[in-house]
Amino acid sequence: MQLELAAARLAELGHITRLSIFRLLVKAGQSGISVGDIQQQLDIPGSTLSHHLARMINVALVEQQRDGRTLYCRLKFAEVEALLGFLYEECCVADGKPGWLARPDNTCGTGGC
Amino acid sequence: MQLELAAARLAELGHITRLSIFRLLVKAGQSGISVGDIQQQLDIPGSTLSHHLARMINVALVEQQRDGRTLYCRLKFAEVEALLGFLYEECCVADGKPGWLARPDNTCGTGGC
DNA sequence: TCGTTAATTCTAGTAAAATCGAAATATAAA
DNA sequence: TTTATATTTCGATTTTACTAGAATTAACGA
Repeated sequence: MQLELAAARLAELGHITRLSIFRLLVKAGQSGISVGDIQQQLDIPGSTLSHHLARMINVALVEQQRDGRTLYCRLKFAEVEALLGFLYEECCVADGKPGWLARPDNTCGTGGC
Repeated sequence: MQLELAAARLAELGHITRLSIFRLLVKAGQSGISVGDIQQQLDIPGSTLSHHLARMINVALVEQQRDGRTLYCRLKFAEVEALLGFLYEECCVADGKPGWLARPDNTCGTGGC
């Protein structure tokens, strides 16, 4: 992933409301969660929520799918993983040995990077 | 980590200049890199660089240590790891089986979460 | 002490983001 | 076709962030 895209995505996650949305979407998994459900759980005005969702969609972290009157939001998990992967780049020294930034489960250097 | 802190840290990483600084700091490891070296590599005005470093220090992603006239910057790796760990929270379903957000090396569900 | 290097703080102008009420759109149900 | 529900778009206001020149602080060497 290029730097600009990674920065744009991190900036979107770097807001309390949007990070809360992110967590709800992680929990919801592939089936997603409706805009209304998110609104109810976060207790914010619809227009504000729409604004934040639009931003997350704009950087391809989220996608929506309509079912009747209800819009379901789903996290684009592959894109999230690509973003997290970007942060671990350069974490290992040149010869493949673990560097200073360990992956969550300490498998850095075992072939993962 | 609490939501507010995670959001604040992600917001700081969500800027091209600061994400570039982050990458230099990951590469530099524990020994760190001087402000001057960062400035030279990014080719930006000193006051702008200072501003961005101050923000990263403010959310405890970076620390500085003076050696004579030179200030060395080091990433607070443990804090970075805590932040990344936060993003994986809720990624696994209740019984410990892998969820929809896989850790970079696909070890989700093997005890890591 | 004086000059030099390294980096920060101050200040101000510009740009971007956040918020949310009101109006508009889309879909379904009565 | 009218009404209700779900969600977005518009518009206006307020807040926050970015940028960089100029002045300042810190440390060293002559």
